[in-house]
Amino acid sequence: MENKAVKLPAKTSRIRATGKAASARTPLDPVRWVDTAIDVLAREGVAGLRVEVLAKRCGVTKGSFYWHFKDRQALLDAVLERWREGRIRDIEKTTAVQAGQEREQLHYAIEVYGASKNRKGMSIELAVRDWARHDARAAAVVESVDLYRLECTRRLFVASGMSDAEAKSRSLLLYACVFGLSLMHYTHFDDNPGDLKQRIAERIVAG
Amino acid sequence: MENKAVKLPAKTSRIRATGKAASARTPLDPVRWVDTAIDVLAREGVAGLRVEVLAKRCGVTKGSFYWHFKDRQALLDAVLERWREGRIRDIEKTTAVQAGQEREQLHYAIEVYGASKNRKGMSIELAVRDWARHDARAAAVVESVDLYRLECTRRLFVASGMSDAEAKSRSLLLYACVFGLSLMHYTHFDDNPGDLKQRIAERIVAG
DNA sequence: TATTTTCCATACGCTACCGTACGCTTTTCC
DNA sequence: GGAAAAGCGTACGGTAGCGTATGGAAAATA
Repeated sequence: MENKAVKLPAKTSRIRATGKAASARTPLDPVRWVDTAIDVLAREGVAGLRVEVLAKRCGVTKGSFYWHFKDRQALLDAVLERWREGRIRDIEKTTAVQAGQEREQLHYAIEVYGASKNRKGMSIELAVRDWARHDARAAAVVESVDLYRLECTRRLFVASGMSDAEAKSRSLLLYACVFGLSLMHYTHFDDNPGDLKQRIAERIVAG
Repeated sequence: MENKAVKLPAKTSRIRATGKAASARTPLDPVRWVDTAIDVLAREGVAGLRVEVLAKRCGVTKGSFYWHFKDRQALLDAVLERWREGRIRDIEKTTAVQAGQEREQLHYAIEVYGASKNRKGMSIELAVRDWARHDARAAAVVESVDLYRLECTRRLFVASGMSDAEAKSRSLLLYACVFGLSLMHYTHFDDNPGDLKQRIAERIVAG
């Protein structure tokens, strides 16, 4: 009872990053750390990815972090790798289509990104891309993802009847526009942004 | 009496020494600090805008900085304001055109941003936009610049014969694409990026 | 049960920043 | 020429963050 700083023993139950109350003894694994890291990345960018901050967010201290990871860079690498895998899986799912539905699928791909439901995904996207401007590893990952995406949509444009050169151009236009739109602040430019987006999508996809 | 917010030089003697290192006794003014800051901003983003770093880059210590600026935020505000003014002037110059040359001017506007000669300008642009994702002041500046730009190119599209709704859509498409392209890494997607860009510009501008 | 391994807390040293206090040297102005 | 102001250097206290060292409890294993 000689507590001058009132340090409770760390036996109290911990709340894990998943939001669910874990049992009193659920060890953390690297997967959870990366989950939390990506969450922080979406809101604050790479600059917010501090190990002590993440530790607090996981309900532990950095002693735990350095048990699972060699250093901060190891976490960053894991975040990048996880992002890459997720994007590849996502684009494969988004561009899988049976013959004759290519244009509809392209419209869907555009909508998916622009949708406000996918705000977090776009936040991560932009955070990673800004990261890539100052970090070679991130840049390499972004490039590989971009190439894969561009190739997938290129196939859709070709399948919808365009020349290869035109398909490549449209593919690049599509992604440039999707990311560019999320970079801009045009809320007060028009009172019907839905119509604008519709026209833009049409311009990108239409033959 | 301690108004250090912005001190205009009482006398304009030898202020054109921006490129060269200062001679024996050339006092620094806020303008040169902002110059240096924007330079660093282009290469490292807002995160690199540290007062001690800037001081070293100016060849002085931070004692000098805190003479010219109240704090770091004051410098950031000055950087934002300078950027806004520059962009407004720039877009006014870029979209000034005599009747009949609107489409050519739009093509020119697209080229100007995409050109590799303007790498620094685009670096600043992206840095400010990423800054705006986490800072309300930067976001407000970006929004005002965006609205101004969108309005200027909208007029060009209207003057070239489009409906108002279509002009707005094209205007948004133009800038989204310009910024989006600079976010992407497509060097290995095609061996003739010039052709791709040409097709994209045509798609944006053509009737 | 005894021992090892897993997982985490705590404490420490170090660096990079921010902002302030204060003093020194030029310049400016009377 | 002397006083005041401008312009800058130096030193200091404070915070945040990285990585290390070490100990200790719980779980796994023998």
